[in-house]
Amino acid sequence: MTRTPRQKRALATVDAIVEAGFIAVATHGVAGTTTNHIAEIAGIGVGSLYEYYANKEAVYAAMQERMINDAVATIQPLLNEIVRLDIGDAVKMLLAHFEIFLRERDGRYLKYAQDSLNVNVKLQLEPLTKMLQELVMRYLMAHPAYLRTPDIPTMSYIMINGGIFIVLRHLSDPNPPISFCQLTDGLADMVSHYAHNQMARATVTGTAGD
Amino acid sequence: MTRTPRQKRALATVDAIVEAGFIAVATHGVAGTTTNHIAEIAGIGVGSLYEYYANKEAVYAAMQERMINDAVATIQPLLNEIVRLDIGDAVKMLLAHFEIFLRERDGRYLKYAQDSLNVNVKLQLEPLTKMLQELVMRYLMAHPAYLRTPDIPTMSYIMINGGIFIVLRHLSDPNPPISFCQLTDGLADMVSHYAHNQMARATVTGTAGD
Amino acid sequence: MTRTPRQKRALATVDAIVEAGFIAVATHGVAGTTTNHIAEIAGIGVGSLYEYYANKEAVYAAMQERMINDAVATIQPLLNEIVRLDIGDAVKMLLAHFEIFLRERDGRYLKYAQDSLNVNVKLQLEPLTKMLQELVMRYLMAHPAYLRTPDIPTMSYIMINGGIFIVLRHLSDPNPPISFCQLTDGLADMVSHYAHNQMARATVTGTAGD
Amino acid sequence: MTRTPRQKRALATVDAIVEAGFIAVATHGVAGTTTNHIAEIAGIGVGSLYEYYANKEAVYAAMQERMINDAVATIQPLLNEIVRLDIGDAVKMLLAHFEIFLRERDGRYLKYAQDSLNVNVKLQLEPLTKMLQELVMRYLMAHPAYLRTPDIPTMSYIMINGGIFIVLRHLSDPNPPISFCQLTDGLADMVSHYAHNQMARATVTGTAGD
DNA sequence: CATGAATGAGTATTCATTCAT
DNA sequence: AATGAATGAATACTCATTCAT
Repeated sequence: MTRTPRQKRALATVDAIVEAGFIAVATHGVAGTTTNHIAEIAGIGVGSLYEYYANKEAVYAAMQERMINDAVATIQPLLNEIVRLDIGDAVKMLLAHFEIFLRERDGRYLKYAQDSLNVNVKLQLEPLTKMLQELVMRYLMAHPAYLRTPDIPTMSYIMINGGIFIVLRHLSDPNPPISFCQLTDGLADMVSHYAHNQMARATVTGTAGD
Repeated sequence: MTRTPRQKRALATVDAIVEAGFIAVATHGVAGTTTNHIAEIAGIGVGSLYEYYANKEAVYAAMQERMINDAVATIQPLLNEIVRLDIGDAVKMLLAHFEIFLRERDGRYLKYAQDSLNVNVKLQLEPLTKMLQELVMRYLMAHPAYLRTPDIPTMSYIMINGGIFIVLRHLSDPNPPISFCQLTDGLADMVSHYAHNQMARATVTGTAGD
Repeated sequence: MTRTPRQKRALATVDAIVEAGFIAVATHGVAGTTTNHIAEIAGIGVGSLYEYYANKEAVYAAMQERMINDAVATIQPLLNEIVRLDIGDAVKMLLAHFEIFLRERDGRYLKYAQDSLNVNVKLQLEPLTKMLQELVMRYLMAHPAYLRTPDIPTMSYIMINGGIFIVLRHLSDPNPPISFCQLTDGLADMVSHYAHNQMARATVTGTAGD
Repeated sequence: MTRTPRQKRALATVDAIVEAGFIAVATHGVAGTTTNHIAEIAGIGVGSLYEYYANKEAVYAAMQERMINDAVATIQPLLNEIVRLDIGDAVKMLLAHFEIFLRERDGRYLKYAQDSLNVNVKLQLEPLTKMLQELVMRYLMAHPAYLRTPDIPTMSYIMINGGIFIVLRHLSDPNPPISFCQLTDGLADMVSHYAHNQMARATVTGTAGD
């Protein structure tokens, strides 16, 4: 009956379950993870797991939420700084911290993200996406010149999604043909050149047109 | 003992199993697909399935191989034409055919790709990757100006992987914020501007610097 | 250790648990009732339930006892009146009050009786049976003519058990082929005719034979 | 996927499961019986049970059907004879064979009937009830004098249901206050006297009225 | 070669009962 | 006394795999 935890002990348990979920998934994969695994790792009985989560799905949902929120919490404090950077450096900084986030605590999130961020994702990336859109907005405010870039929503979509998946793909490749540094530099390059190019063209066009 | 099929009938059965696999996955999803489903759709007994494949994994592996090979077979004939195109149009043509490929035969491959192309995929993308690298090579031969682009391997990696995952992600989003056309145009734009920009810079730098 | 409650509060709790048991069973059925349900309805913690009852069985036993005692308490006051009635009316009155008893307080007892009065019941019908036997005795004292009926114990057994089960069966039939009134009239008829017939025969036989 | 059995082996298994069901229930009671118990007794794996029955409920349903059909098959051949008997003897014969039926093969059906013939029976007594109604009809044809009995449906209901439950109750009482013989004689007596009495009265009334 | 009935280890989930607070 | 969080044995059901026919 999915109890709403009120005591500290209970809250600690709820937390331990989610943590155990990440460890279990990192160990056995999403498909190989059982509620008993999770409970054992959390150091509780299976029954206790069901005191706080209606079913396995609910545990995964909580893990998702935790991961996304944690990602947001990791990136959010950087926004002010990123906004001030040159666009290439902004991309690099973002990706670098995304990598750190995925690798921290023994890659606790990495495996879960790889297994559960299927392309047919039900994953509520919303908070993360929202924050990244906010970043784009703020960046545009700070660098109004880029506002002339055509079809900003599309470019945001490509950059955000492409960025997330390429980084995940790279991190899961045991023997990647390029280094992570090359990857981020490449992405940063591509983005900054595109932006500058567009801006330049927009200026020219704008001048010519007026 | 997984027999190596030599007779036509056996070959037909092997084929039917893989086909049935795609249909089963499209119908029930990867998690919901059982060997009995596959055998039934293939019109054979479960026992027969195990005559040709050691286990379920082997069937999925065969499906993967089939899908990749089919993708290669779909794209390969286009290479001569693509090579001759402007870089933006080349990207658009490639992505357009990739979409067609994923949607053909009632999206036969789409569901499987979405469910199994996890980021931590063991997926043997090799043949596809190889072909796409060949494409890049040939394209560079046909358009030597682009050879000046710095770090071509990285850009290939980004474009190939980013392209595949972004398209899959877009196709699996029931309510995408941008159209597929916007997506391909955006990617093509980004790539072509980057290339031209780099080329221009390389030319300038080369001329000026030396 | 199932404590013997001596304090008012404890007595009230013991009572609340039994009451809650009936409500829980009426709501979820015997199979669907859990000790947590009962405790929650009783407004206490599960732990407290176990302070007063050794286990779930004990709660059900207490419910049984309560129900039987309540049935006795309901019928007992009527005995004086019933004893004075014609035998047919006596049966009707008894059955009518039995129905009322089962339906009262939203059929509080009905569901429990239907679910737990299996035929292989360990149910302590004793007090009820005893009272009904007392009724038969007193009725016979008040109407000595019936004393000539042969095998009174058997007829009591049939009437008492048959009456209880037929009424329960009828009340649990959502679409009974006959009305409750028809049922009681029929039973009353059968009993009274049998009794009169026997009495008459006994008289004749007695007179003629002696 | 609840296979429809076509092979003899399969049919034998289907049968063994139902048989095992009765044994398991006789041993552990309905509540204490598990699908693993049944499978073990049937000498098969649990999985096989689920090849033929969608779930535990389905097994119980099959047992019910089997028991009812068997009861009908036991009584049916006696109808011709019963119809010719005096009403008291008819009742006695019916009850005697009902007892035999419940006791046969080590009381194979008895425990199941006691546990599952809850008063809130979902039990499909239909075929049995139908047959007994047929018996009543045929009996009335053979003994038209009884046709004058008022409210025949009610009396049938009382006799049929009362008979079934009283016999079950008696058989489940480890220490019954009266013998089975006394019970049947008592019931037969009651029924026959009622019938004769009614008939007599009906005749008188009929005569008087005309 | 083909079959499909049989298998049983494995999984999610429940719930009576306990015990630290 | 009272509590309710924790427990874990127990249960229904699934499905990849085998093997007798």
